[in-house]
Amino acid sequence: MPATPRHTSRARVEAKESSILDAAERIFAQAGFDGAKVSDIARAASVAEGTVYLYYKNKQDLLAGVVGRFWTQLTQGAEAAIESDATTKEQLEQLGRYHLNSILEQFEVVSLTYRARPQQEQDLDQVREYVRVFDRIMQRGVDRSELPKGIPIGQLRDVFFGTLEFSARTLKLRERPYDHSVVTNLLAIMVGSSDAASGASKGKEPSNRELMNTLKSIQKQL
Amino acid sequence: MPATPRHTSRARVEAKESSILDAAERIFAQAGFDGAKVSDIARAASVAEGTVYLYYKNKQDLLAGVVGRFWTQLTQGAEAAIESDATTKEQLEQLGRYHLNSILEQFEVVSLTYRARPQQEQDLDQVREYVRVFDRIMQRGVDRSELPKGIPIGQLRDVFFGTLEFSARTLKLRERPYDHSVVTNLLAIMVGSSDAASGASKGKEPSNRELMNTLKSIQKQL
DNA sequence: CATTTAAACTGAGTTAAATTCATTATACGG
DNA sequence: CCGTATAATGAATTTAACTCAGTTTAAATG
Repeated sequence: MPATPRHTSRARVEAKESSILDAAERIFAQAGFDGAKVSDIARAASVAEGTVYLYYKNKQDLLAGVVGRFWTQLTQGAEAAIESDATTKEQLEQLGRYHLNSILEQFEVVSLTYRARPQQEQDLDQVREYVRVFDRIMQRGVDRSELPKGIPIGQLRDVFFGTLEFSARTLKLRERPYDHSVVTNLLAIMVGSSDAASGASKGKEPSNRELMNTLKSIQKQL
Repeated sequence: MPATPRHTSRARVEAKESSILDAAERIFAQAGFDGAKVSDIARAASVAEGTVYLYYKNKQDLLAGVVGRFWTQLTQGAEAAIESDATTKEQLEQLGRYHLNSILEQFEVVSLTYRARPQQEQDLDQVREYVRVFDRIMQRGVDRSELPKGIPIGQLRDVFFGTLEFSARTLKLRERPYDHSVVTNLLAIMVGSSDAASGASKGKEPSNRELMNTLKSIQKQL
């Protein structure tokens, strides 16, 4: 990176950096990380090959730039997609819809995330930042007593994002478009029976399993 | 691969192939795909560099070999881990425990899967084979009426494996060991309220959400 | 403006590692 | 044992990431 640009305006430098990122994203998405040549990216960005290395230490670092920007933008989009006065479940549905839609639309960039991560010990902070959107919704839900006190937010986060990511892969594999039932069903099991997940408390009260069986029998009678 | 070994015994050839795979798995797991040099792998397998290319078209293909073998072995292990006379929920718990344990123990190899997949259009069949273990358990559950007829097995498969994989990452990140509550909680929301996931049927009957709310109020009264 | 000077850029050259292939070794059928 | 097909070798080739000495650009100065 141009360490401390004193003479040139920061705007100019950032414009160039972003144009390199644009080109890199395009080429990476198209050809994959290994298939993309730095020389191609340079040409697509209308700079010399060496210039790329002024902005990014190496090809991996360039990928990290592309992927980091993507997740930062995703965070912004997610925050915009959530109505601040909605119920917790509504907010989760909004986030779920937004998330599934986004990763389907930009599937290649999401896949690139896995090429960027195992790099140098440190994960992508931008991804961690992104998942906090979920945490905030859940925490608010607890604060507003829409969710039980001991609900394991961390585990449910893995349910939420894990399910949506695997569902996205399945949809892509079968060449299907966005399917809202994925989100609906996910929320049904996650929040509809949120207590089910707080399995920490065992023994004392009737288990959730038992209650579920009760519920099942009620359902069957209908 | 040695096209059609007519003179040499197949056993000898397969022994060498497997010794190359062993070496490759070791080096890949240690250094990652990019960090691993084919020359290192060849040395670790006590063969010349060129020999590797008699068995595998290129480095990617070698990785596919390593990863493919891993998932094949995982399938065998999973089938062994499941008691054929257990209930569906018990079987799912057995598979969940086995799966989470395995991917935690061999986390590096699992990660390598993502480097192998987006290769040449075709996914790893061995992975697809593996997930069928889940499908069979679920289908049997439906056949035995332990699960409702219209239960969306495909979607629940993504819930199951997506959640477990993301949970494994979280545990690794925090340097935590296997945590059975992950499996317990997952099953609680998946099977404990399995009907919840069959969201296909909407409108006609009282929604699962409503039933869950009923359940919640019952719980609160306790 | 002309001049200075430091940042920004360039692309030919260097380097490292994957892949190839001419050559050599091995093992088996006759 | 010999001839031959298969297997193995590793030096040579190729490719693409990365470097760096030299060039261009543009801001500050007088």
